[in-house]
Amino acid sequence: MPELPEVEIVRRGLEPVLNGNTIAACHLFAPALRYPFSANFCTLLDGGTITASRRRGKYLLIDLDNAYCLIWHLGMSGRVRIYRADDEERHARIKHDHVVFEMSDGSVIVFNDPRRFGFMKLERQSDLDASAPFNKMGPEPLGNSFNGDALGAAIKNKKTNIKAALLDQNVVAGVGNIYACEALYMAGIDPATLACDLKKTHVEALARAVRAVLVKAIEAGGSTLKDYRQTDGSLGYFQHMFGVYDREGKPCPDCTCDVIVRGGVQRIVQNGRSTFYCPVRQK
DNA sequence: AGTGTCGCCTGAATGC
DNA sequence: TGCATTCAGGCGACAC
Repeated sequence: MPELPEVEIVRRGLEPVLNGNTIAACHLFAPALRYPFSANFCTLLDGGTITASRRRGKYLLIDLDNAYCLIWHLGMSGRVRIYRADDEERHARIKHDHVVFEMSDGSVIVFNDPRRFGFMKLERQSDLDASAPFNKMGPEPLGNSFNGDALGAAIKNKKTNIKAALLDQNVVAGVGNIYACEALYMAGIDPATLACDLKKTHVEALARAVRAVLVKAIEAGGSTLKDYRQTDGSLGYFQHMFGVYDREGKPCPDCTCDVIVRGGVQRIVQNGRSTFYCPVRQK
């Protein structure tokens, strides 16, 4: 799923049915997703009014007026559907619908997650910043505190490759496999370079590229490979703008070489994850 | 402490 | 056609 841009698009879709609205009824159709639901999960949500909805990294955070925050992660395959109050389909459940929120205005929010790698848990708002995973999480890449200096400080002692370092949520929040590949391509950096060995100019270019690729992906409605959808069911479009991701053997956008001879975009495995890159433009 | 590997789960794509 | 295998956006437990 969902990396930062996809979660942000979902957050924007949820905003109009959340803010100021009340959860009239919470329904669970599975005892657990990634983790078991706590025994008082629905009790704490039923009747709760939403006071704020935010995103931190790949997490949705929904504050309630009872001092709790719903921490919601979409995992790899999580989808959110929103039915409006006047939509007659809104009570039709489909396979892998695990959580349903009936809202006081008649709208319905459904969490569908075939692989069940997603989760929901409740935490006191006052404990949120001090608790995992937020207590060690890196800066928001689209926020003011993320720049070349911040990225440089976070990776200067890292002895792993820069691709794996970008996937570390404690370095920068919200970057996953797709956008790590794309940002490295955009910055012209070999993904195998050790993070601690990156030159300052490369670190600065990478910070700019991370920000730029995420902004572009949000503008395009995210990337739909298999599972991801916007909350109204529509697809993302950023997958059509990939430079390297899932493009093994194809030319990269800036390609000037003979793909037959050079082989085009390469796929390698780093730390158990696929990395796509252009050996000509990323050195 | 930091880093790398594995498993969680289902479904789609691929290979035989 | 059908069955087995492989792989997928993430995360955390674990071993080293």
